[in-house]
Amino acid sequence: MTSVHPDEPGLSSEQYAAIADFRFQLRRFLAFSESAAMQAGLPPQQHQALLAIAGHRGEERPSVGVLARQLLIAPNTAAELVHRMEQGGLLTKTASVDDRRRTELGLTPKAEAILRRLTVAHLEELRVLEPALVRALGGIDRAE
Amino acid sequence: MTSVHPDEPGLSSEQYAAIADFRFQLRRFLAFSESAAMQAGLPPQQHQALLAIAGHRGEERPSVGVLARQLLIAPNTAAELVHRMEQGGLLTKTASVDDRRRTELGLTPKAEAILRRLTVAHLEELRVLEPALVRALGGIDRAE
DNA sequence: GTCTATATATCGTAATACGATATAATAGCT
DNA sequence: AGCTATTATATCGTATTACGATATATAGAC
Repeated sequence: MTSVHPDEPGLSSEQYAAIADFRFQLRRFLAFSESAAMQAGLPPQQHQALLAIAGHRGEERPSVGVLARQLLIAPNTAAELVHRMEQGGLLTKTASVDDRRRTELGLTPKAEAILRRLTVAHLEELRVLEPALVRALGGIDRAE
Repeated sequence: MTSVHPDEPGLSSEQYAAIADFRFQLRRFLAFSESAAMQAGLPPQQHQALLAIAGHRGEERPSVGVLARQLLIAPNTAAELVHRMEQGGLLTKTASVDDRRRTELGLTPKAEAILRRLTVAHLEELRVLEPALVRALGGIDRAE
């Protein structure tokens, strides 16, 4: 009887290398992004928050909870992040009219300017890194 | 005279949304990976270290410095990581014969078993997430 | 109106990456 | 060979931030 979870799925060292390559390309992009954010004066997570808010689709402005779900962080962590960003003059917090528990978030002009510059830089860098990323991703399938 | 760094490169909200989407897909994959590693009893970075070592191409076994370059972390951080992993029974450290400054790294059987299971899970998950990832990446170009 | 669920906030804690620094080994130069 | 600069790894103190536990306010169900 063959186990459903065999001990030796038979992974080749080529497969490990392909996946490691993919993660390396991912890290390259993320390292670029973090470095760009820091140079712009933002902790990387604050940059992601700005992007998530600016990129939010829908009529209403995103709330703290929406941001948490977008960033895949706990709600309390999002509340702390938002607080730091408000102190830094990046976000405005306004209590929602229809549900006063919710806090609606908006970018300040300062934040918009920073995000715009960062996004331009990211689009340029993605033009460079995207091919390697896609190639590495495909390499995983090819190694199977 | 047109500035080389215009204040308004004219980024549409659709572009922000496309890039935010891409980052969200990236986070989904990374969150899966971190969660899988933790369930296997490993801090995520230790999983990445195992993968980098197992996926290392070349005759010689990777050193602490090679690992640092692969993980894009500072050499001293890699030394600390390696130390923790050795304590955890995941890595063997052996001084290189030709250059006794270098420490060559190898996986213990325990580490190999954990990495094998994690890699199988990742290959499965990538089959699910890859299409969304590639689509999101392409969406950035399409939004330009 | 009471009870439960949801949204946000606060506080203490833990994990880890880094800078600064130290030590050991090698390489290069003369 | 001897001296100096460079490279590889290690140690220690610090800072950042995400989380769990918990608290408060508001909303919704009945």
